[in-house]
Amino acid sequence: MPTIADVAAHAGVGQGTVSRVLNGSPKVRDATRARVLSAIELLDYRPNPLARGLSRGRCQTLGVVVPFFTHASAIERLRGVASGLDGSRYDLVLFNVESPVHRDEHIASITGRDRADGLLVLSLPVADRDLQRLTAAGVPVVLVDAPGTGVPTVVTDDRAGGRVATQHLVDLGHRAIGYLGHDPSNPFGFTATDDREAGYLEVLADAGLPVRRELIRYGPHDREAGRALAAELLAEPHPPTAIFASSDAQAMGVLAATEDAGLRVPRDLSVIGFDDVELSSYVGLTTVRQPLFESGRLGVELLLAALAGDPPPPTVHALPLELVVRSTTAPAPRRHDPNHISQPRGNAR
Amino acid sequence: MPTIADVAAHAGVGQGTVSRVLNGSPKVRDATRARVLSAIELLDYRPNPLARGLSRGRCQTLGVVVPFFTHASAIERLRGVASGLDGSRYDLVLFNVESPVHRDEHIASITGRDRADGLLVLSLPVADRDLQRLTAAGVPVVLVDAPGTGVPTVVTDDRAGGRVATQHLVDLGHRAIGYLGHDPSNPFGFTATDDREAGYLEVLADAGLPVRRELIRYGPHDREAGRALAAELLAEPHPPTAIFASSDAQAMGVLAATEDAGLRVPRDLSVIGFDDVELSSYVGLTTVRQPLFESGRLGVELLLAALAGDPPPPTVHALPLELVVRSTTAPAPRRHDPNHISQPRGNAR
DNA sequence: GATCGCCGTGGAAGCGGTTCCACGACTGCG
DNA sequence: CGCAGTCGTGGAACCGCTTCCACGGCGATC
Repeated sequence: MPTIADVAAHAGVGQGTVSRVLNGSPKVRDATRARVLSAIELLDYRPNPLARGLSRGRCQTLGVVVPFFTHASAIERLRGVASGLDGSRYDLVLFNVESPVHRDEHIASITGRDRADGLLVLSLPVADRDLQRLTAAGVPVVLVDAPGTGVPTVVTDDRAGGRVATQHLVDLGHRAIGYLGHDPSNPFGFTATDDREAGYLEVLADAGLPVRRELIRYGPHDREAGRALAAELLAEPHPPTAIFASSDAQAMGVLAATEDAGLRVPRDLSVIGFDDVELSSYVGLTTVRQPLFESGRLGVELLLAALAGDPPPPTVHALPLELVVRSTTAPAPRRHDPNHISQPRGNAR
Repeated sequence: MPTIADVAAHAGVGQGTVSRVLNGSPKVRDATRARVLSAIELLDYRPNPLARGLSRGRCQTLGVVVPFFTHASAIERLRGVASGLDGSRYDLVLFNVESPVHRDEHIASITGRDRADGLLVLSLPVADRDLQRLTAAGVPVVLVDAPGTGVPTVVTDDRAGGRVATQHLVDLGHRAIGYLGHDPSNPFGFTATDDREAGYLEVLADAGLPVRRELIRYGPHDREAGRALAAELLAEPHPPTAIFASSDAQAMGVLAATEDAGLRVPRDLSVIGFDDVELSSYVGLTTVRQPLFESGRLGVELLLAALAGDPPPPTVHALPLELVVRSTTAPAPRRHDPNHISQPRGNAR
């Protein structure tokens, strides 16, 4: 591997000059610059990023902390991140989080510009102490889909989203509406779906509907959990006529459970999800769309701006939500007897 | 940020000793080691990875080159990669490839251990010249789902897979079988689906069926392309009764096109895909499963073995394929008149 | 009891860049 | 025509770590 000294020798200049050429300094005579460039060409020289990083005190790398492949939604966000990074000079290093320990380890491992020049955290809350430490160390942080103070944040109004979803069901005449979310005390500290639940509760209250605690269930955001929880709801003595699942992944499970129980969607049960992942359009799921791709992209843009010495204020950027009505929601079945719906469920367990 | 010199001063030792403690050298007296460790603790010292990398000539990072989010299958492989990397000391840097230029740029940018200690390339062929250059520079390379000489490779027998899929359709009595793949001259140089096509052609020949060129179409591996190509096939004067799509993504498009044409799957058209991405199980797509997750994981394991100084021979690891029959394939419709099937297609364009 | 290792350690020389400082040559001004 | 200022440049210090080399002290050996 040729070094800067080799280039300097070949070009007959000092290594300081080669470095200036490399970094586009204007204080190099054109003739000199040409000699250096041709020596670089001749030797097929490339600067060593490690040495450069050590010397400049930064590493041209962006860290992305992401609960990796547990949620399809994370992938969509990552796509946005990758697209926002395209054309920039930064490398992307991925910190995969599959447990709370992971999250803390990764965040603790960043102590300065030697590991990552900036940090983008997806869907995971970061302790204020860590945020302050990183900021003090000159590492800008941007949070996407998670709360945090003092740093730019990209969020959606999950409470409003919860309202929109629930209101849609209420408007269709449903009065027994189940809710599926994750446990508010989950160890990761996800908070988004808590807000969705709050929106759900508000709409129930506004509509004068009772809150039936037995219709609210918690579990992880995956299909199997959704399936199991929905099966429980459907086995209730007075089952819901509609279910709001706070993620599309859980909603997919609701669909499966409905089929298991010999019921038809949307005839016997309306289902609405949250996220609008790619799959949802294939399946025809009614859902609340949140701009996942755009959130990742905006997050990166904010981070790049901070790195470009144009520090964005710690604004909370709220991205819009949109109700996407497809084919899993329909008007509530008419009935005189509140137990009516339980009749066709012959093969439900 | 404290440096190794600070630690040395606090512990009253030389920095060489601190370094030895850091790297677990046995030639440090226990008492000394304890003093150093407590100084490290006290100062909350962490070694600077850049400096360490520069000094040792490697950077504790693995590069993964991946046609990022164009294929859902790439994601599945990446999950395997992430899981295989879990617990290792290596960081994962992602090189996103959305164009052939990208691919070449990224591969060219790796010139030694200063950028990545090893390289994992997914689904993209790498020129022998680059492979040799990287090997010479001490950067081990592992290829997954792509051909290459002189390096460990993880593949599936795509030709056999093409045979299995086609044979399944033949066994069901289909005699007019369409094929969807990508253009063999695609600029990325993907080759996997060419082999699937070869398998398709072999089975046709074995079964004594004619190769009808008009039933073979090429396009990118996404849903929209599959939809458009399938629409063309269905508009043929003698349309196929079954279609083998060489990726699940295209198969999804075939399903959509069938619906567009007012036809029913599998009654009017049997559809089989390839990959078995997560989505396929939801949709009930019959397909040929290839172990995507496992391929990524095995690739990383081979790379880590190479890095651990245990260089694996340049073996080709072939992973098994499996026919997964779901609900999009059925026996071919009986008919005396070969144009029979075209009758119900009133609203096809 | 002197010599020979060996062990544990300190110090310095890299690793390959960036950046600051000093310096010579040239320009422009009085 | 002399002097200050600018421009372009070379060289050295430095970034923070690893590793090699040299050296002092100790126990084993004869």
